[in-house]
Amino acid sequence: MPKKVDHQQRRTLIADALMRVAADQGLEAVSLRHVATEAGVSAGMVQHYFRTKDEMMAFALSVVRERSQIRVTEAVAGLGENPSPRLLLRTMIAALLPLDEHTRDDGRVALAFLAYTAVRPSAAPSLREDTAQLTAFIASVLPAGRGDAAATGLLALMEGLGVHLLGGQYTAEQALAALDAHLDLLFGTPATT
Amino acid sequence: MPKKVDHQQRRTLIADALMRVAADQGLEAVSLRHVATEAGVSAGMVQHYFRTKDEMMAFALSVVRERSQIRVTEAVAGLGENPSPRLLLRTMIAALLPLDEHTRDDGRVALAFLAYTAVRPSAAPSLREDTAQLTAFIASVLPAGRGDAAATGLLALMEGLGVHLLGGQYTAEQALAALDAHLDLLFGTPATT
DNA sequence: CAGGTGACATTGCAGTTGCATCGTAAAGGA
DNA sequence: TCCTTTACGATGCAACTGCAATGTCACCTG
Repeated sequence: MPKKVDHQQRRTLIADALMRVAADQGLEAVSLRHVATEAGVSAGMVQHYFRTKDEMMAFALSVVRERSQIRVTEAVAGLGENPSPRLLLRTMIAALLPLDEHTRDDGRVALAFLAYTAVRPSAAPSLREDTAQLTAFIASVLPAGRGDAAATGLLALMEGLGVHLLGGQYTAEQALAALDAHLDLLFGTPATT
Repeated sequence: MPKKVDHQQRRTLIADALMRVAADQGLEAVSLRHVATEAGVSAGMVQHYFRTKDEMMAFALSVVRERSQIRVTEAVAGLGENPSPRLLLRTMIAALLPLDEHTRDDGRVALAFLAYTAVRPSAAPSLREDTAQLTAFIASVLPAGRGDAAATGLLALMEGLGVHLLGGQYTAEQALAALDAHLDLLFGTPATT
């Protein structure tokens, strides 16, 4: 076994560069050479770690999913012992929304991948799984009596808020206000944060 | 003035081809020659009607917006004289959701353009205007007392449902159920359709 | 019946794309 | 010490890209 290199690290290094490119030029600007330049490595190296472009894309997508997973976990972990369901949901959803300049980049990449998988459905199953998982969790936290439809709706609301935030249609405050208003409806409570 | 040709018609002919390509191969597959082939015309003709690719894209986007505008108008017109606010909203939103195989194509194109304008913000203002218009209308129809946040939320819910429908995460029935559940919350009524 | 103008079609060009190939250098086990 | 295996870098290639340039008709006006 010659030369030990951390493959995983190299791959995420490249994936990070890919995401930077995608964030401010779109997925269609993602090319082997472009990503290589952004990563500060040679194009040959990119090819070494990803035999094909699709493989690189798939890996980058998995990184995106993983990152948002982590973001949720951390945000929820910061809440301490058993918080109220409402606060839990709010925190979770807010963590997934592109509210500041930094998470906006991630959001743009996610949106690009969304459009990407809508056409190249090879990666769609994994996204479906994520959604199903989230839906199930939300449904379990929601007040009893609300059906799955409420969870579905809440998740859709989140997605839509995210999209509109990225489009610049809503400000962060508007999005959060809409989220809180929706939670008001779901919980009946007139908001005690 | 030689040869009179309906410019608008030719341009929409080309835009239709573009949308067909975008619907099943993504916007990144849209090229002059590809669109031309799909439209069954020469690449030169495409160039004749659109001096640049961006011009073509912009026009196609305007067509998409216009089409969905029309779809809403028609759906609402089919409701007869002053329908209940709730039914009005439901009809409007359902008309914008990619519920069947045909509207799914349009949805895919719209999603692609969404990601496109998130990066190339030249066309973003027009989308923003559409959203503002819709929000204002929804707010005016919603029961008094509900703030703008409710309208914002409803619109976001719609967008999110659309995205998830395209991703195959939700079925048409689930999406409509979520929509109805949300309307239940907004109107207080336990649904009398 | 000129001839100018608009409606195309063809061709060419420089740049970029994904990918295969080849070369090489270094590391570690034998 | 050799020598296989890994880790790259460089180069090449066919396909494609947007766009400019040029050509060729048909039409309408004078």
